[in-house]
Amino acid sequence: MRRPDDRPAPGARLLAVDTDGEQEQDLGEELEGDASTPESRRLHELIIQLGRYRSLRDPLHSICEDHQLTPTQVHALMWLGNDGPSHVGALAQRIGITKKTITGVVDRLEHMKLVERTRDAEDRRAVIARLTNQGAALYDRLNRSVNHAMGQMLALMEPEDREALFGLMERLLKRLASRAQQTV
Amino acid sequence: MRRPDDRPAPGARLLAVDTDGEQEQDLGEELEGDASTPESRRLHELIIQLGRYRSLRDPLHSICEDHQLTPTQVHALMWLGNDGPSHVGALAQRIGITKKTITGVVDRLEHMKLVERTRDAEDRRAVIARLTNQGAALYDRLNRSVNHAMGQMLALMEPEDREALFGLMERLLKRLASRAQQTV
DNA sequence: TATTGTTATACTCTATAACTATA
DNA sequence: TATAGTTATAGAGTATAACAATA
Repeated sequence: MRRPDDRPAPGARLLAVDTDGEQEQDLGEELEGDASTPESRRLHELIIQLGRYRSLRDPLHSICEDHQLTPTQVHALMWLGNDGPSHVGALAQRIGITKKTITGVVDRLEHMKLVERTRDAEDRRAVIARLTNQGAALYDRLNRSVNHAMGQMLALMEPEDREALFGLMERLLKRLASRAQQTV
Repeated sequence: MRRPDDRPAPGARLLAVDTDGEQEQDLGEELEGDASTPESRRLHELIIQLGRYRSLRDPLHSICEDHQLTPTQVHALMWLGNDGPSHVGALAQRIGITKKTITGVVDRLEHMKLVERTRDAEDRRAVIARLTNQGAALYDRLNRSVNHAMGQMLALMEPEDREALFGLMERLLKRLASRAQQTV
């Protein structure tokens, strides 16, 4: 069953991966475990409890307010800063919206002089979005705000727990990367 | 400086807490650490890398699609299911939106027959939102979907890492709870 | 024929300001 | 006077469908 247009596949794409290009693969099949286990319910419960603290639920919220930007705009600027100039379609995938939606988002960022569009010389259909100087300066400020927020979260943990968290995330990343490669 | 209406305080409220009532406190002051440290940058970088995997960035996305709901609607239903009948203002705080916004959200959920409004007999100004039978049934299905998503994430970790994650989150919760009490 | 992006349309989310009803 | 919620308005995000240009 072909999925229409660029609509993301529903349901089983929980483990989909955004590769560096525009492709994505569904990796979920071989990993489908039990629907609900004591551990999954425990994690769910912990997330609910932590979600009662606003800052942990949405650390981006105050950053958006401080800089007078929407969450989507911050996402777009952060990914453009991280990845460098990108096809707008790739950018849409990064931030998890459709190609129809990214057009308006980039329109507004362009209007704010934070982003500019150019045609891709190698594929004349494609449009490349890049940060302007002003956009890059804002990206630096956003980055500092995010680092500050990260520091505040880490300040709530014991040093050993911080190390444990880093190790855990790194092993998770390694696992994800190797699984992605297996199927590519 | 009094802040106008119910607008959340900007900036320093990163560590604000939603207590069980409607109050919130700013706990940030005494915790303000260095703006950017090697550890905060490391955490930021890890989050960026993990964010390249769509499922980890937004595990709610496919659940919203499957059930034909918006993220805000799912949040509202989940908190109503978790907390039970709530003042709509309290619900707004839970999901991090203003009182003006919650009205429209509850309007639409009410129109879908998932939520119903009643007046609070003890405070005739207040409006209580509660799940209908249909809403409660949907809440159960959403809960199962979330548990399933949690299980898929946990399946990517070693059993020891899962335990480490639980312990880490529990200590973080305890830390947050005691800090909240200190200043209440 | 398939892909990249845009346009047009409609609905939802969101905040601000002004308002009503109750405390 | 303060608080809980609604209404009105406007801007942004989002998806769907139809379309244009390029491959």
